[in-house]
Amino acid sequence: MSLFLSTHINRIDKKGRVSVPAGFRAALAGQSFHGVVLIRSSAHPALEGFGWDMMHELSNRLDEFDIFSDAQDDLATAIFGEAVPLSFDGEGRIVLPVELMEYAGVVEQAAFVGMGRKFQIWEPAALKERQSQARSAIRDKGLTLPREARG
Amino acid sequence: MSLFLSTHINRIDKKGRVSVPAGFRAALAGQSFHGVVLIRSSAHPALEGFGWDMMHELSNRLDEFDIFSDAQDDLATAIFGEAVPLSFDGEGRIVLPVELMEYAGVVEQAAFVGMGRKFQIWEPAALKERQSQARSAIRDKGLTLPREARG
DNA sequence: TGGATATATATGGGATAGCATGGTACAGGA
DNA sequence: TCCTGTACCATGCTATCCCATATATATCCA
Repeated sequence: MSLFLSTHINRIDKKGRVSVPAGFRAALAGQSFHGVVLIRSSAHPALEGFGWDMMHELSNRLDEFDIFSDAQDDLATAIFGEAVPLSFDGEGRIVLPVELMEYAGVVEQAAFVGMGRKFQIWEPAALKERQSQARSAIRDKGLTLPREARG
Repeated sequence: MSLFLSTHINRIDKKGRVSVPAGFRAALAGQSFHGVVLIRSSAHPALEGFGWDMMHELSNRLDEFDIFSDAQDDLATAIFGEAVPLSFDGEGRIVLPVELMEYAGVVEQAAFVGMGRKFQIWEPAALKERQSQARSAIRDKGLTLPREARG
């Protein structure tokens, strides 16, 4: 499989380590970098996560901009400057940096939410609230999925 | 891995030495020149940094301009004329020349900001401001990374 | 079908190596 | 000879590796 699916809640030990769900690790198998990349979510008190190949893709897109241009600079600062690569240990765990833990408000448990090509990490209680919020947004606005994304 | 990612703040000792983050050094591994190239940022009180091979790419991009044109001349002067190659010592440190330290306003700490294929060096407090500025620029201008890479 | 065994996942703790940092010795140039 | 810059050596801390254990799931055999 190569998509991040479903939600897993794992414990954070006193070293800040947390197991990445086995299914997520399977989705990342075969990548050059054995780990994940995390970045603060701009919209939520949560962390966005994906594999190294995604960073490569973002880098390629960034190369389309003129080097030293304002747009290139803004995007690179906000995206690459804030992205944190975290490699797996032998047991498939990562160590969450304290700044990221504080940003997401996680303390002793982290909820991994599969979102297809990416995933998010939430404080479990905050996630519950977010989920009901998302459900009602879909209902109220009548949101649906478009036919297919190009590319 | 071969991309500069995330932000590291390192101390500058009284000799002007500062450790290049281990992850950045890893991104530079395998290059012929064992060190980095720094130039003054034209847009910010900061320094632009990259590996030696990037100089070749800059050279190629510069070839897009008419040689002997004013633009080519200006850019070549600013980029190649001002570029400072700094080699690593045995511990992966570089010595920042005082002119560059003054230009970036760094004194006892330097923030290394990963930006994909290049990085920047900032005075930590100035960087914080720059980061929030970049975030709001992205929000206000609706900047995104284009989905499809144009050849 | 049910129980027992094997495999994989999640979790915990201790040992070790790498990194960031500081200092000293040496060499080359003024 | 002095001074500046470079190479080498030393150290504390932190992160990474490695081993151990519990729980859950899957498999196998009676």
